[in-house]
Amino acid sequence: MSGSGVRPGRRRSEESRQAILGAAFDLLGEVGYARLTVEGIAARAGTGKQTVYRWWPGKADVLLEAVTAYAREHIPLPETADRAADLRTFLTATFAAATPRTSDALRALMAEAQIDPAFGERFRETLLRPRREALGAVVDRAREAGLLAPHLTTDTAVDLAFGALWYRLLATGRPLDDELAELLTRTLLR
Amino acid sequence: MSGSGVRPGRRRSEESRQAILGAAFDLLGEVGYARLTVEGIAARAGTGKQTVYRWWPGKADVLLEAVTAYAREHIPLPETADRAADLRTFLTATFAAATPRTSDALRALMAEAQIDPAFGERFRETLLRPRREALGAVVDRAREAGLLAPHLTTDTAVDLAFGALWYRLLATGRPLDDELAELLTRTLLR
Amino acid sequence: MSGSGVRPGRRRSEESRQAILGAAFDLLGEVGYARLTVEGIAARAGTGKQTVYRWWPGKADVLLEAVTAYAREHIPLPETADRAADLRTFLTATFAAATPRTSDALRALMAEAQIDPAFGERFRETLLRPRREALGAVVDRAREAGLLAPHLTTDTAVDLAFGALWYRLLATGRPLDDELAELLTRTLLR
Amino acid sequence: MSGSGVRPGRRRSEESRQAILGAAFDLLGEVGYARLTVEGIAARAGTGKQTVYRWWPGKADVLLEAVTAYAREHIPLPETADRAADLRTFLTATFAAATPRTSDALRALMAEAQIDPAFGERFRETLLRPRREALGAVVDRAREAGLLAPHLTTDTAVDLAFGALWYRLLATGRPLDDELAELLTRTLLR
DNA sequence: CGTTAATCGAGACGGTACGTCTCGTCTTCAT
DNA sequence: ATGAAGACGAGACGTACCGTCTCGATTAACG
Repeated sequence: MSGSGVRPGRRRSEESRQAILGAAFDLLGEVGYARLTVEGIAARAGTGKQTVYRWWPGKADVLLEAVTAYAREHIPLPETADRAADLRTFLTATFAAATPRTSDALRALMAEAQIDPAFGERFRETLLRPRREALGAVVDRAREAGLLAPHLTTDTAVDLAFGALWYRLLATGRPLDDELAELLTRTLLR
Repeated sequence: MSGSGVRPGRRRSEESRQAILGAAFDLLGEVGYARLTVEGIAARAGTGKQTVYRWWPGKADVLLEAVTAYAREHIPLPETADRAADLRTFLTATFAAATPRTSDALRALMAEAQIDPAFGERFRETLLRPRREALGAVVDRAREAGLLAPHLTTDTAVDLAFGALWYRLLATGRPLDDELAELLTRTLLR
Repeated sequence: MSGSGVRPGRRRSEESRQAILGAAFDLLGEVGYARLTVEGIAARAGTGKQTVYRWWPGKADVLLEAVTAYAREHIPLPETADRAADLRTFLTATFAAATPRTSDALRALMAEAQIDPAFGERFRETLLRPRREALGAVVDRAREAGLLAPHLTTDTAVDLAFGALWYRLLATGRPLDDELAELLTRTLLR
Repeated sequence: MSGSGVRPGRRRSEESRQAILGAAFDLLGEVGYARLTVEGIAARAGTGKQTVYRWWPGKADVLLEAVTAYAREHIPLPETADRAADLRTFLTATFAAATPRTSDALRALMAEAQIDPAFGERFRETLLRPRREALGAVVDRAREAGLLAPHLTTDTAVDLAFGALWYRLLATGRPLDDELAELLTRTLLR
């Protein structure tokens, strides 16, 4: 009821929040994740370190927030009559979101997730799981139309698609292009 | 050519080398990669820090040496008449090598490769590329027998297989079991 | 002269003032001056930090106000016919005021006066000078009666008495007892 | 026996030690004790912070070492046939050691001793007690010659002398000159 | 009786220094 | 020359307080 969520005290500064997210993303591009520091982020953002630590556990979570916001905005969930095309469209949009800058961030986040298990949990819940569920929905609609390769479960199909995505991102540097999207579509649906 | 390669002074201690590789591997399991330090490794191995730095650039390279030795020993390259079975066998053996302990090491190495580009280069050359070539050889033999799915290149087939492997290792924790090996075999060959 | 000092708006809360003085004094005893913080005082007093900073420059001035009030109340200025006894009485009363708790506060204030010159000025004006003047008056009355040791000026006599007081307080911890009062009286008057 | 105290490893850098002592003393004069920081000392000395913390608990102990070395060198213990003159000489030399720069350090040390009880203990043992013992020896020799005022114990005489010294240093700023030395001599000996 | 102004508790803000940790290097004595 | 030991310069960590700045809520004098 009235005033239940109203707390006393100064409000969180949206300006600082944006400045920190932007500074983290910019610095990642400039110096790389290894030399990205909370001190550097705060200095670039023109805030105190405590303002970073008050709202995020560390530099990885700042990047995570920046990236998830980007993903939410730029990757639509297609839903047309052509369910095969939907899958191709989804993968193409996903790959297109992996610009050089966001790729750097994604690689850093996946790395940090391996190193800090607690962050790993947040990373999976905040970024990986929503993406899996989105692709899973597209795959399920394909299955309902009888288009999915018969020996594949939804989860395994998703593993194959995101596996290829992340493996190229992390290990080989081969491009995430329309050719890969087309190939995955054919492999999963056939 | 006098004394070709023979230098004066104390020889490198094989004992220390083994102690350092073992200490790194043990400590990784005990405290995790984030709290694994060169100082800790040296202390556990009963050596000085300098002895680690003299032979390896850092903690990641110590682990890399430990893991590559393991991989070389435990994953044979099958070559029988049944080329479909060869692929399944290779994948099964590869997955079997990912024990909990080696999985921890692999995840740490892939993480470090993202964070330190120079190490990333060594990691790809030392561990990833030989594995890709091994699998590529098996896939090529399958293609020669007309078994490979027609829209797949060798590289892409390898991407799909190792993509699924690494994605489960890094992101979902789903098992690297015979079911996955079977499923990949069917997906790639059909 | 319209309204001279009368202003609109909420009045200063006497309740908060007392709570802050009390909290500062209590916390000094509990955690010591080093870990006495304005935040802690405000929290203990149940006020906001700003309410402290609105009325005092810092934690030292809060303690100073608490101590000066105490000194004003508890150390009378004796004025009898026996001017030697007056000196002894003044010193005894002064020493008696140095309870363990007020001693802690006095030591902290003298320390802060060394570290923060601006506070030092306030400390000398507010607490030290009035005390010097009170003792100086007693000494002067003794001099008029021809009781003061001939080579002593009033200021120097005061230096000797308060010097002994503060030195024991700050440096040795030896007691401020009647024996010291008696001895100082004899030394100064002879 | 042999080599019992010989340890392996790099020796402590005497150069760094001197640089740190000097930097602390210089910075105290330049910015005052409140704005003297361990970080600043290390930066000025051209060392890492850890090199300060490895050998001293904090900035106060660095100053303490600088000051005690100074006192040991500059205040001789006079021992002539004229025991009254010896006392006057000792006090004069003591006062002369209180240059503006060392006075700043002494006031800071006495302040810190009030604020940090553990440092207070070290301060008393390292600086105050040796000084008390030195003056006590001079006073004792005067007493043996029947020169000491009869109602004074050695300890109390020392309290009076050092009390006047510290009180002027900390509270009034009145000079530590030959006049005070003469006056104290007369007061104590009579 | 509403307007205006000052204070209140609360708490976020930009800063700064803390004391710790680890890095990779350098120096020492012993092998 | 290499080994273990350990001090060194460097610099980021995450925390604690500083003193300032909003907030919405009270509380008084004034119009």
